[in-house]
Amino acid sequence: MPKLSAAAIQGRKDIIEDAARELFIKQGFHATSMRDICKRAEVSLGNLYNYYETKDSIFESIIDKYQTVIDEDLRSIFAEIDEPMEPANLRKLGESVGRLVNEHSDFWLLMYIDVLEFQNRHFRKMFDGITDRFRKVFGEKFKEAEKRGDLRMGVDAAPVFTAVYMQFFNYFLVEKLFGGNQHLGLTDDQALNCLTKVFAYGTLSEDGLARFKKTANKSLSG
Amino acid sequence: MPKLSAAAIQGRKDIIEDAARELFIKQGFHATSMRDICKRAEVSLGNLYNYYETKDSIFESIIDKYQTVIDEDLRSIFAEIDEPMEPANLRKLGESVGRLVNEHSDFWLLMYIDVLEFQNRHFRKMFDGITDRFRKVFGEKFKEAEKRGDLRMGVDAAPVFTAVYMQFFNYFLVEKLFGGNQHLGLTDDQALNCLTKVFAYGTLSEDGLARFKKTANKSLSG
DNA sequence: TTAATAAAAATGAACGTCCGTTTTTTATTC
DNA sequence: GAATAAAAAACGGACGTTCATTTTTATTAA
Repeated sequence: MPKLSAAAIQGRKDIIEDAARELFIKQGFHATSMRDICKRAEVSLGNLYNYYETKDSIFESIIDKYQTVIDEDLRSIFAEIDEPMEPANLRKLGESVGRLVNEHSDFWLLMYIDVLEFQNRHFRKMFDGITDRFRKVFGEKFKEAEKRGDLRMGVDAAPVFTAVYMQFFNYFLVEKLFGGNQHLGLTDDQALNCLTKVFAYGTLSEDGLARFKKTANKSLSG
Repeated sequence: MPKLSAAAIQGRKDIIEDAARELFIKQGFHATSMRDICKRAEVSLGNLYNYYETKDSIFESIIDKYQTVIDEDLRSIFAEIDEPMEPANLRKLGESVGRLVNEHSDFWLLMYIDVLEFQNRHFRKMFDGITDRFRKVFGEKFKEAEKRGDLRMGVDAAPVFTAVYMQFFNYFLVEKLFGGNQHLGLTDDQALNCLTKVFAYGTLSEDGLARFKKTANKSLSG
């Protein structure tokens, strides 16, 4: 048998990792055996070790691959936000986060696995210095908004924006993974409106609210 | 040997559950063996089965016991809040939640174990209908605040209060378990101030802000 | 007060199964 | 037949649980 092409090898790994991911998510890392994985991937047990040194390394490979997908998603979410403190954009952020959580809930379960079974070794960087990162992306916009007087006195936009982002994330994670069915007593749409409104009124000055009035009227009704 | 007193039996179970809890939290449920537990509890392997039918039931017993502790803590946290929408009280809520998370971070790890390894079977009720529960506790106060005109027009206090509560929780959980060291770029104190301020300004009307001004000045500075 | 008793508690070896991994064997392609 | 992939078999060890046995001790009888 000649050596498989790199693409072919990656294809085999994809199949294995898809199977493993589904199992890890359904029943956890330690509750999933190599035999479970090989059965679902329709590969022999021994053959798994032609592609991975250990069971741990399958896990690591999965989250490495997933991380790049999530990073790219987040990048494009932030890329389409031109004015970060505008209520309409905050709401759009919320919608995007909701989509991200729902489409990739697997990923966040893997994060919990990592917290529990690997002392959060692989996800450490997820939240560390997140506000600084937002400051890097939107710092100029934050400064402009402050200079224009859009922000209430004493408000630093960066931590507030981070808080909004975290709140959206937490909202959808609780909905998706923790069994809180409409835990705010609202539909997702209404919850997004409610949260956006609170953060907008909590952050923006009279001037800021007026400036964004047109879009605000659209996005904050309800 | 005549039957041990109920207290004596509970004492033995406490020892076993303490050992099991520490291990579950450190390495997860499936990664912890009955032998690990019996060793740490200094009890023989077989004897575990005089107190628990299965390994699963040890887990269940632990979270049942813990749940009552947490419930009591939460009850007393809410009991000392007389005016839920007052900024000073929101901040106090935040401090209390911070204490709860830090003192009982074990409990929240058990929740993640439950999400991963038991499909959240035991913690389902944690967030389900939480807003309604707050409405039961503070409903009268919410109505009064609305009647007084303390709330911005169209603001329903219950979901906002829930959102504040969730945000505080999430903030401290990220800090404690997910390696976000000062992820808002602020100290805990500053973060509490920032979040409280945003939610206060985001929710209260001019009248409401004025009414709470005295306390607000104290709690919202910084 | 003490010794005998009986029931409960504690023990640890053993069971069958499954674990992650390694080694060996077989199949496939050039 | 050399090289590579895939499959199968085998390995030692650990798993949750069971169970025959031993140890413990509150009660009872002396």
